[in-house]
Amino acid sequence: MKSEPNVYSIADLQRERKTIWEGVRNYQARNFLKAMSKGDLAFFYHSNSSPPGIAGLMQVITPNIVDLTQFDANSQYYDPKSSTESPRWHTVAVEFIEAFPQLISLETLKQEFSAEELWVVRRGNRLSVMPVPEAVAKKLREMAHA
DNA sequence: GCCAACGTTGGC
DNA sequence: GCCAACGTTGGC
Repeated sequence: MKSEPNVYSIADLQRERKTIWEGVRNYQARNFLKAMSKGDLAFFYHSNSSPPGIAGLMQVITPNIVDLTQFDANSQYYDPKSSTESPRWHTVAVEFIEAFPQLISLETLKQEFSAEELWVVRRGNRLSVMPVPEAVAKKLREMAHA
């Protein structure tokens, strides 16, 4: 799951312990959010930063939450085409697990994984939420503590 | 700041 | 339904 650290970083999550992952406004990303279950692990990716990369680990504590910012006309995430009767955007609540001692940079990710294994290394990739195969996730957790 | 990638919008 | 224009993402 991607976030720009100047907007919301792993340090912010560490301080707050948990957060509702608001503001995803892309249908494919939303569908991946909808597919999440309580207890699922998720990597926290810092995008638009230098260097970009995986900054830590978190866990889904509440699946399938309606993203209330879609109804808030003052929010940058407001969606006038959505309605409370039929909300368009759902998300999850996540809890902090750890900030990696050292960020796993995008450069390293590109060296270690193919575009098929880890979508974030795909050129032109703009999805903000994407699945990570279990074997890749396992290796990433090992790399984080190597 | 540039620009490739790509999703969305809206005219037709 | 097509597709050009436009806006956003995000690496570099």
